[in-house]
Amino acid sequence: MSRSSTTSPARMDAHLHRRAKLQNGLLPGLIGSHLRRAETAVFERFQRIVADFGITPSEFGVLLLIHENAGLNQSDLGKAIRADRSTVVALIDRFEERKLVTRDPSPFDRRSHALRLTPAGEELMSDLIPLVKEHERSIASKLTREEQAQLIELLARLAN
Amino acid sequence: MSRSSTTSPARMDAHLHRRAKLQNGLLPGLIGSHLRRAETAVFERFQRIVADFGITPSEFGVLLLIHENAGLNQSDLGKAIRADRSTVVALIDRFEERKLVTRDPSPFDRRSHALRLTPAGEELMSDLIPLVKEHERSIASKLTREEQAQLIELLARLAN
DNA sequence: TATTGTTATACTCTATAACTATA
DNA sequence: TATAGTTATAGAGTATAACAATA
Repeated sequence: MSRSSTTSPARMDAHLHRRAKLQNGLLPGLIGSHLRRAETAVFERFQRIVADFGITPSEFGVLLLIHENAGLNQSDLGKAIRADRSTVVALIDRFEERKLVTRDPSPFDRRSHALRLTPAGEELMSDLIPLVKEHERSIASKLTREEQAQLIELLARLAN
Repeated sequence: MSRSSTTSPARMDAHLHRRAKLQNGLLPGLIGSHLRRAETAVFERFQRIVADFGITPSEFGVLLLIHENAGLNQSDLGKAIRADRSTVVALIDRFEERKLVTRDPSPFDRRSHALRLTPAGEELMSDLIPLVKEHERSIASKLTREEQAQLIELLARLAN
């Protein structure tokens, strides 16, 4: 069992007595780690915006999907967000309680529900969408046009 | 209530009968969305690697933290991963059951437990760390040296 | 007084399996 | 037979509040 040279063979325990900054090991050197930090920073700002309206970022995503695809059914919504049908039931139950979404009978398939935003749901989205766009402008303003294009190209390459 | 031009005032319902691709609205245009896709792709590969060893990416992160900071206590671990003390109790309980981590008495504070990897835990990490490094090399190989530096610089700027 | 770890409890998110009503 | 939605149930993962031991 040969020891890797990065782990300092016989170093003393951390926290000998008081508050030493923790070592993070190999993580900070990884590209994935920089990706994660940037994504977290952007995500947290996004989160703060939607939290003011009482919803989470993933709830925003679902509402946007319903807003853009009025009448879709629960199964297709589940596929879009990669969630099980039973998960969607609970999710829509909560939105229904909050009067943001309705389940209408589908005109095409009597097994299905056509999902739609209520007027309150649409109003929520018409408040949120401009804020999200403003948020994006503020993110993008940290980079020149050229840098934005460069970043997106590099990210696309990582995503394959 | 003026309508934005992107939402097509009186469009027919989606899914009139069969399977239309869903509209994703404004999300695909956002920088955050490109960030997310790249991060997801990198994360999913990482996840597949550690899943072969029966752990999740966040569990890997915790084990790495203990590996790098042998003897740290539960509260400091909690601060590092931004989790409540009671959450750490449950987390370490699970690691203890799996014989990956031990709670030793702290030599400095009789309220505290000094966390350490067991030999099995260390062995797990010495299998995983080279795989993670190899994973990083394979990610990085999609970009030239110059592009890697550029990407990291831009990501750092987004993270502030 | 404040902090460390623990317990009891609860809420969210997620999934599986079995069911019904349709297709 | 297969699919859409539901229910019952269960397992992570998370948090809050109250507590004992210790600082």
